[in-house]
Amino acid sequence: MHNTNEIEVTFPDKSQRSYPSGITGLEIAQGISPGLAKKAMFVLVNDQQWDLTRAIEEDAKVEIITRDHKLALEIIRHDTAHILAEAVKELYPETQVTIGPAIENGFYYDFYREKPFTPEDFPIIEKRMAEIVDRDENLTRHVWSHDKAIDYFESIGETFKAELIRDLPGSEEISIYQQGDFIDLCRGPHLPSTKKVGKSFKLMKLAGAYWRGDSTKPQLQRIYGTAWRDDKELKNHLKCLEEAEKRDHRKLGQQMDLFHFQEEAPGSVFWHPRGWSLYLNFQKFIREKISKNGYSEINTPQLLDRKLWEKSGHWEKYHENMFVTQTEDERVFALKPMNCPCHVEMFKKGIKSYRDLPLRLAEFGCCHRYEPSGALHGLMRVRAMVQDDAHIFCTPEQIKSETARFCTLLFDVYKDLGFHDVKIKFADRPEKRAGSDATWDQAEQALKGAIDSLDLDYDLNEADGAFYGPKLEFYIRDAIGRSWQCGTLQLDFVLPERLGAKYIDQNGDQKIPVMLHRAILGSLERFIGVFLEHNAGHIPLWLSPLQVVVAPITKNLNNYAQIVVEKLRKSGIECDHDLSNEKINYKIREHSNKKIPYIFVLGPREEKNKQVSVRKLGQQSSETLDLDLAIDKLVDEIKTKGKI
RNA sequence: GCCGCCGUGGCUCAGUGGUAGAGCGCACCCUUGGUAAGGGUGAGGUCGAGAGUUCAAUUCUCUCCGGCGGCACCA
Repeated sequence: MHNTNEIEVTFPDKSQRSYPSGITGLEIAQGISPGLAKKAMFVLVNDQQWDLTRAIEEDAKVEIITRDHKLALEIIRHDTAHILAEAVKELYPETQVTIGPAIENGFYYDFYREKPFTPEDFPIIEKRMAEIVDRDENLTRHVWSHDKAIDYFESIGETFKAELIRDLPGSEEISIYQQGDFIDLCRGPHLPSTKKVGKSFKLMKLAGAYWRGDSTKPQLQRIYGTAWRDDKELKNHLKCLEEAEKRDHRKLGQQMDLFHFQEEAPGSVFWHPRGWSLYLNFQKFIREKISKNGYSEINTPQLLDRKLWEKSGHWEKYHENMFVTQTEDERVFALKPMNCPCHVEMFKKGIKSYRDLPLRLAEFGCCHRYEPSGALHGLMRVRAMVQDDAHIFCTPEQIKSETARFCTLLFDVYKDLGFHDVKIKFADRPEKRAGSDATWDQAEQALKGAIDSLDLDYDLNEADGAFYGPKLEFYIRDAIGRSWQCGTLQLDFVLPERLGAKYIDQNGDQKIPVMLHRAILGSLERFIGVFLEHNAGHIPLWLSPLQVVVAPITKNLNNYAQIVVEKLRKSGIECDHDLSNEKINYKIREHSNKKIPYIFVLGPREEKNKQVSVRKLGQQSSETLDLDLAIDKLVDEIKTKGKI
């Protein structure tokens, strides 16, 4: 065994070595190899992140983390945030620092300063940051008492930092990092010196942010940056951003001539012919799915008397988000923000028996919500939208089977649409809620039981349910890794009661039905936005508003083009011809930019042999096929939704 | 809603304290051309709205509207 001045270190490969107590991670690395010491960034000591220079005094599991490790990026970003703060303090000493964490792809730092930063400040700040890196300042860790830390930050006028420390448990020791003259509260760890951080960073954008994310608290200025191991990674990331920008559905919407917005209708879409056709294709697709699944489609009014909204609780809970109108007779109406009250009214029409349940009412109802102006964002967040909405009225016993049924439908729909990565979150009872604990127990169990019986994984989204019931949230992952909540299933015990919905059970007693609010796509507007970005505008043939453009090479082929178009249309294919006075190169470019799935090029050879030259979007080469065969292939692709 | 930035022909953008320019698109003409921009000519803008400063405002200031990036919000 070893004496008290020695400690036993266990490495990831399970090998063990003795070291004098108080040895640092850096020294251990040096002992292994100088190369390792050079690449080392920090150490994991018993799975905790430690500075390389921190003394290890007891037996421990030790792993040296090098620049290649995925955890290293986080440290680089965190350190870069500190370097940003140091640079800002040097350049603008009146600024107060607050917090600056590493985030996905980079970091940010929130500052408090009267004068706003502008993007013109970026080069100046970046230059100073580079200087700080060159200075090779050591980052040293100090441990201060709670009071000392508060006194220090108060004394230098850093009131936000002082407030942070004040909120930390008083018994806890406060770790402080110093680099040059800059001293900051930080949990760490950090790299040993600023030089090790490197200069593969870039300040990206400026934004407002509230102190502690609270809109009643002071507004801070947030500087976002990105930071990487080396310039190659940085460049790569900037390129990815460009790619994502190209996918922006607002840009695609314009390029593809799908929709536009204008000042007079903020947050409401003007759908162009092709965009609307796409929209209707989605609607048709969902309509077919739900009609096969036992839903009845209905339609209910847009504008309803204030009294209904008072009864439903929306007037109280949702008033700020509602568009309200008044007619000359002074009656107050509101545009519906949701369909549910109307669906309950529909349910109430006539006496319902338990035999009528479950009753599934679906509606593509246009809902208006007065969303905060700052929240509007293309199709993703609008003020007028249509959901693939439905409400299922059922008995408590039917919750489980209805949930299972819905999940099956939802996965089926997502699969058809090319979303294969779906995550589920289960949001349980929130603090503020209606209904008894017994009811909640029942509801949560029913939902949980249903997911479990379907053998689905889900995460808990604690206390995030609706006030009337627990909900399932369905997140789809898109082609560039982003996650979107689209589908939802919510249990509601409140609204049917408030609006007086009843059914007669087996014993002839009046009962209040349970209501399931559910949507798969969520809002069609938003889903189309997500879908466009997911596919980078390459809409699958079966959903594409315009499926084929027939492009003859010369005027002499116009007649044949006409024949081809007619044949395509007879087979149910959406197509158009391009008889414009342009060369074929131009036509190809034009329709490729518009993301038309197929271009049929016609020349004298094709005409002679009753063929077409098929060019598929995204492919450089083309294939000459007999016209009938080409049509069969497309029809087949449409029928199978592109899945052979 | 909050912070910062932006708002010029259909689109992308340049520009100026003395009422504007390019490319693409559009119209017409020439060209009839095999897989991502052939050539020429022409039309088209009260420079987001209102107020102020000024002899003079698209340009400077303010207010409003809209957009962008975040924050907050997302029942």
